[in-house]
Amino acid sequence: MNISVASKLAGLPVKTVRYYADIKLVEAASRSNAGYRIYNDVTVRKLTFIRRSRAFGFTIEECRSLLGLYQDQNRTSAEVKRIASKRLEEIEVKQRELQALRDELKHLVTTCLGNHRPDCPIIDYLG
Amino acid sequence: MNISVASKLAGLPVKTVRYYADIKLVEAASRSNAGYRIYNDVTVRKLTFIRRSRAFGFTIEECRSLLGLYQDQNRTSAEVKRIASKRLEEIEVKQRELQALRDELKHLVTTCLGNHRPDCPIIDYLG
DNA sequence: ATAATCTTTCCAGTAACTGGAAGGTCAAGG
DNA sequence: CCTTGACCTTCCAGTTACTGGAAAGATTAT
Repeated sequence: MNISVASKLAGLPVKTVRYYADIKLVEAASRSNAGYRIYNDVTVRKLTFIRRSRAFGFTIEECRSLLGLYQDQNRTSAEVKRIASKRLEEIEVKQRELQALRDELKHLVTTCLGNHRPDCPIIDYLG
Repeated sequence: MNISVASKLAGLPVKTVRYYADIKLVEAASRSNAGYRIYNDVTVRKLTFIRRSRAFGFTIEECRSLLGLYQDQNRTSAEVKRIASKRLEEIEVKQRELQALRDELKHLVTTCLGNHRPDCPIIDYLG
């Protein structure tokens, strides 16, 4: 199947699928005589795997590792768990940062009258 | 004062201060005979304002707008509030995304045994 | 045959810096 | 006076993960 069909099945833009081939993350199964990339079930599954991994916020390099483990019959779940736990910790750190940020900004926005006058607690806080 | 002194006072890396000058966000007050950037209280205050704004996650262009309002005696707090509210909404959207992501990933990580065997709910979920 | 819709490669741009190279400047010590 | 080290300058490249677009070839439909 051509790249547009594969990309639809995987749920990724054509450009992205081509990009993943460029960086050797998921290469096409083969090429047609005209040089068109040809995908099959296996490569589409890999692309789908990458899309789901990316949705969790794993970096491309982490996706590369995960995909390697996905295809490795001798993997250990410990290795997978290590990568996932790292990502989980990052998410939780980010959540704490965002929570503090939100509380502060929410307070300022609530306090600001938002009228035609120049007085503003937000500006006061930043300046 | 030289760029290194100003950057310390503002709490920003020298490289970043130079970058802000390049993009005309905060330019040096003047230049020495030798071409060194010279900063003063006013420019340091602007740099500090930008650092605090960036800490809230405002984009450079938003910071540019906020800095403009900061210096505008005829600003309305409504305009400031509009920008801040937009950022607040973005943060809250991001928080909801992260929460959903965390819950799902947490569940998978908790379920994964993390041992020497290949069976893994994380891989199962992604594949 | 021709037009529309693919496909290819390659180049550039995004956001907001950051690192590094090559070279000029300045203050202090010998 | 000279040198050393710590400044400073500009310019170029790299980061992340794509995305847009141009030029040109291939395929499909009418």
